[in-house]
Amino acid sequence: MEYPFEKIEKKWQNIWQKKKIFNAEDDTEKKNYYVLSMFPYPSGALHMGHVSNYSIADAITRYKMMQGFNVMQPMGYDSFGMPAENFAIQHHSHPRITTDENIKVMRKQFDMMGFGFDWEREVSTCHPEYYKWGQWFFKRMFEKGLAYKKTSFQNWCSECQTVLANEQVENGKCWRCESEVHQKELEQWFFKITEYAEELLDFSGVIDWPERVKTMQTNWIGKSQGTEIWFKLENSEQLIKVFTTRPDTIFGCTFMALPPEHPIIIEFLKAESEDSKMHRFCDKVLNEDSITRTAEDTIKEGFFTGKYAANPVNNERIQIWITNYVLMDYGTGAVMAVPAHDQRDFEFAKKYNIPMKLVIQNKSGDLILEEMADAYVEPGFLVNSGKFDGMDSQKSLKTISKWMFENKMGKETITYRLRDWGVSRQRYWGNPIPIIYCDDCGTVLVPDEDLPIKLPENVELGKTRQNPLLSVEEWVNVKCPQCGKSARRETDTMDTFVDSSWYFARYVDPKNDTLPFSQELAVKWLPVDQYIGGIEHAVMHLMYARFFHKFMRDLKLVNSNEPFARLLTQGMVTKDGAKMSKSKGNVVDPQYIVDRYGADTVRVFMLFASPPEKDVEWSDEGVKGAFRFLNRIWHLFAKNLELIKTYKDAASDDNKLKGEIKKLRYSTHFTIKKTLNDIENRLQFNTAIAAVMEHLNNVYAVKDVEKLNDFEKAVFAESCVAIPHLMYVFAPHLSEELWILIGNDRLLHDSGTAQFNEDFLVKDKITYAIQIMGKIRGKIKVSADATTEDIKKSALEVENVKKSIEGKNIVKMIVVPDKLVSIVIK
RNA sequence: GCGAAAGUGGCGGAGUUGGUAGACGCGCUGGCCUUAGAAGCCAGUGAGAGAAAUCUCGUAGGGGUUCGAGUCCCCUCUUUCGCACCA
Repeated sequence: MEYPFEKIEKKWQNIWQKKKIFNAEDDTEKKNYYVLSMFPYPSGALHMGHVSNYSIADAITRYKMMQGFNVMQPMGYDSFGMPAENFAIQHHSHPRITTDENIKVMRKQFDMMGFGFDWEREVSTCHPEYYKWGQWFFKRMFEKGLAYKKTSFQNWCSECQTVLANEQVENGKCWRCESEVHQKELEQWFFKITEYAEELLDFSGVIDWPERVKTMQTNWIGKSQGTEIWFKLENSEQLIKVFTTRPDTIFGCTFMALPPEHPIIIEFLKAESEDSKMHRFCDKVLNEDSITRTAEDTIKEGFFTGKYAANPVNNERIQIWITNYVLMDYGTGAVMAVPAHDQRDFEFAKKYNIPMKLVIQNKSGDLILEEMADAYVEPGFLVNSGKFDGMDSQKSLKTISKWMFENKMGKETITYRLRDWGVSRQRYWGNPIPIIYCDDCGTVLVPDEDLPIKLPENVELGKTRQNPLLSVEEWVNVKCPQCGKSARRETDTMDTFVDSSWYFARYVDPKNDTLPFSQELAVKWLPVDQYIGGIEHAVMHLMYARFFHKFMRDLKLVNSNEPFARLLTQGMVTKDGAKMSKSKGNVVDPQYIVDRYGADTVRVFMLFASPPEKDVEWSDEGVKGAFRFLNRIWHLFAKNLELIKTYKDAASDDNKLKGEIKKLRYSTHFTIKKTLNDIENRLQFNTAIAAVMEHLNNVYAVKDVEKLNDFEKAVFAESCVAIPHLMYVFAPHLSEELWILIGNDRLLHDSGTAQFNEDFLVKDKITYAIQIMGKIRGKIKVSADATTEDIKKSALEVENVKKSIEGKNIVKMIVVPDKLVSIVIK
């Protein structure tokens, strides 16, 4: 018979809600603990990825509550963004309506799962009470010079008159109208995240983050030490600055590679006719979308401008080329090409017959330029480099940089791959940027008292593909806050990453209407103790949030350096080896599974199927297995309820216990220790659950419970009681029900963690494996107090061991305490 | 292409510091129960050889370090995630 999960789950969800046990207090004697899962985009129904994420977070939440912490686990919705806008267009509705509908459905499903969220702290980024503060932050950024406007190139579809995301560009064509996408220079708002580059490289403020996330962020920031070298344009006083990490190769520079966006190229173009070859080449490169441009397997192409610059170190003439492989955003946007010592330059020079010059010779001195099939990129000693000839190339880096600086040819500099964060979006469903453009006053901030700038509701979406805000005249036309004359609003909205960069802080004070949140509460709760979310956010979201947190610290809103102390990056839910997605048709609906087996079963399956940071492979049979396990627990209690009730508080510490009952007590205490350690120190829930399963098997192995004596019954009762006590964090409804059935009157979250007695874990015999030349040849059981000599002696007495070492000399014997004996023979 | 990670039975996975590979679950096989099935309970289950004791092989592939390697090092292959307007 199946246990009545439906009744039990509803019952406990109601009790938890009524008792408000998940509503965190701001003022309490208890220590605070903040558990946070990445908030979802409200897509309408929970999917398995959510269920997995929140099952992990909920287990941690409940565990910390048992430990006596005042735990806050809030939840909200990342509800702005392109998908909501597209969804509304498709359904001929308004994102405000569809989003609210979706949130209602999700909320119901959160409740059905029994997750312990503090709903009094709920936030939704598309609500004016929330996005007001995003505007407020934008203003503070602007005031500190951290928000600024510059032109940059964007994927542009002229048919739709709109900017396209990279994912909306398919093979260089617009996903909607299939017309060619080209790069258009547009004015965009940026946040100066590069200002914090150095600080973002420092992870000393976090307690426990996966190494790989730190590495990915470090690589993304891409700090590199190098030299800026100043080349003079021929017949001009103009300087072209290049950035290089290899100033040692400066004497080998034979040409210069620039992107078409480079200011000097734009200047060259002005002198050319519109249909000149140079114009056509630039247009072609610019029309490649940014993915193609940055991919390194793109075929390198170039166009010689016919212009030259002078190499400052020896005044040699350097050809100036326009290329498709140099990025305007990195370094100075110009590259000095040294074909003999850089593979990309080498290939390019071969293709276009550009001269090469060998300036680094290898140790044996046998490099011949004409015979080289590849660039020589290794260190060596300098040749053809004037007074630096013969110098070790690596040592020369500093020397040459210094010499160049002294002679006004360049300077040492640090460059980052990290670019400033472009936050402008030409879309409706986002947070309006609080800027007004006035003909007289220029760019003016909207005064704080006018915030929030609410999104106009009466827009027709989908009529044009342009930003719908452009056509809402009554919204766009405003009076200038400074001079009162007619002015226009900024119609760009902010990247939704802005909304998700500070939401964790809003939860501490979600209803504050004078500030984003109070400093007092932020200090109490931040940083988030445990953050849980997908690995796909390893770089962008997590880095933007770190940047925002440091910015909020500089505003004196928070007093910590990092937003998230511990980070757990959970894997995806897959089925048939692929991520669940509608297009693959391998989606399993949590609702269906909960209806059939209950929320506890789904949670247990999710947590048992793999460790949290790895992907979870969905398995219908596996779910049944989890359900079977919970049923076994239920039936154990149903059968022995009276006995457990009677004996649960009786003494079980009789030292004369023997046989299977002694083993059972060992199992109970060992399981408690192992499970708590797996949860607390390793966040490894799959092995924790496995340990409880194993223990349950041990309990089931005890037959004729009624025939046991009182002490033994107490041991048996104890072994049963441990199960709901440990399972509470994974299967809270079932555990809570059993806990109350056996006569406890405090709920489990308030009952402390299970306790174990170290005395019951002492073994009197220890098994040693015997290895000969690394192969297991036998096993011995020795008493726990045996000396190393005793162990060696008994190892050599084993028949099979004797046979293996016959006629050989024992060279060495190694005894690894509590594990094995290794014998080396010759 | 660049950056990051992963690869262990038929399947999901365990193996925490280099120390008995395969815990636990699924599946499969057999038994009990049942008129039968389902459910449940009990047992077996990496491959190969052998009557057995036991032996050989085995953690993507190849090499190395070590008394001992799934674990450490080098190379190769495959898969997954991210690459700045998806969130």
